[in-house]
Amino acid sequence: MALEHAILVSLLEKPGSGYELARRFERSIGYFWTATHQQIYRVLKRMEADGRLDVREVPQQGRPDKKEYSVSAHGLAALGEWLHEPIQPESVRHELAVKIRGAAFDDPRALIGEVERHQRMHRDQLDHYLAGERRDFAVSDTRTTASDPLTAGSDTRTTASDPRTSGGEPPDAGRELQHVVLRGGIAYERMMIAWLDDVLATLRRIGPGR
Amino acid sequence: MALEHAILVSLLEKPGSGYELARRFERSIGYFWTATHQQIYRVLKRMEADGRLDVREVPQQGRPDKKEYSVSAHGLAALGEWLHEPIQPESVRHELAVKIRGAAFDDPRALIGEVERHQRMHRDQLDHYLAGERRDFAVSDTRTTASDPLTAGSDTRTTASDPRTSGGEPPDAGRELQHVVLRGGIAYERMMIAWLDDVLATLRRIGPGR
DNA sequence: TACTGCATGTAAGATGTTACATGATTAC
DNA sequence: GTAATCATGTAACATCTTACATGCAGTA
Repeated sequence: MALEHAILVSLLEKPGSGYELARRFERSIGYFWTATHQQIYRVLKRMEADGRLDVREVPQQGRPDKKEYSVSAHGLAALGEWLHEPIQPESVRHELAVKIRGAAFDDPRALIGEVERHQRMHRDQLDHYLAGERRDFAVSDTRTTASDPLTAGSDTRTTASDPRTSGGEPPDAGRELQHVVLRGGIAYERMMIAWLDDVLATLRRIGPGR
Repeated sequence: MALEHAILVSLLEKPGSGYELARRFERSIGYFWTATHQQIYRVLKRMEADGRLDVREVPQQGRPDKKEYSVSAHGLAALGEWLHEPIQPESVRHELAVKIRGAAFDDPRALIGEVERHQRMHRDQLDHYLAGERRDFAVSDTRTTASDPLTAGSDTRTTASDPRTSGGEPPDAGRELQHVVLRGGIAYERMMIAWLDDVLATLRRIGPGR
């Protein structure tokens, strides 16, 4: 169960209420782990009962009171343990790939519109990631991040100076790690856009099917 | 519920028993949709009850009898309908990304071994895909398939002549589609290997954490 | 004799999805 | 007044995971 751990990471980055967490799972951490508010509330309750989280009732004016959750010492220890466990391979769910193979038994051309729609969504997501990268990590705009994923990791990037970092210290580890995860998202979207070009070319090349 | 549809596609490609399907879900179709034998048996039973599948009891000598499932006319129609529905965005589950962000609250260097292990798994998977591509699609071996994912889809590939195709007909749509899905797998593995290089460089660059 | 492969299942529990429910405030 | 945002939840259902269960045949 990694939802627990995703919540721990998010609350360590910044404490917050269930509602706030649900919003973060629509962006940021949600790019790599999805959860609905129902799941989040259920798990928060269990984690509090297990002593992994501390709660603080925050009265608010003009809006309902909220319960602000933060990670307890026990929760931090649990995260540390989890980090040292090997990850078992994730279950793959690539519905579009299944559909593409299924299209052989229908009209393959009927899929073209759907594939184009997906490509647009991936382009939008890529733009969103790139905007976030410019905003939060101040990289120069054109192709700073791995134009070719095969050469990603070369250290020609311009990292913003971290406001939380003082003096000659190395830049904050948390920011660096958030950035490398974001670069993964960017590489993924670029790969998908290119592959969907390939898919479209293939769908257009082959006939109208059986 | 796309497990049903993955099963329909697999049984259309070739009829088989629950056991055989479970084996296919460990390779081939399983690269894009995972399922255990328990799930498969449960869904096969439901699909048979719904009239989407036909069953044939096949007596065997030396091993238990099996139920060979094949797709009924109704099942084929159901697949066709599904193909015309838009896909809603899949829920993302990228545990390694969560761990990488979590590493900021522990010793980031402790993750290096795990990331290296993942990179080895992705390299193995890539080799496996490439071997399958050479075997089933007879592409020449070095970098035929999208050395740079951004240029994937260029039609410089050498496709094997399909034994099922006769005369001047275009190559079989099913094979073409299986190939483009495989190319997607290859592009994905290459992207991951490159990104994990980036992750490793980042983990090594930043300090031993808090 | 023990292990692996073939072949099919049940059962319990965890997790995920969808719908419903409440109630206050602020913006249009 | 209507909708959106903030904030928290329950209930029912679907699905997935893990463990357990059976039994025969072939191989080491």
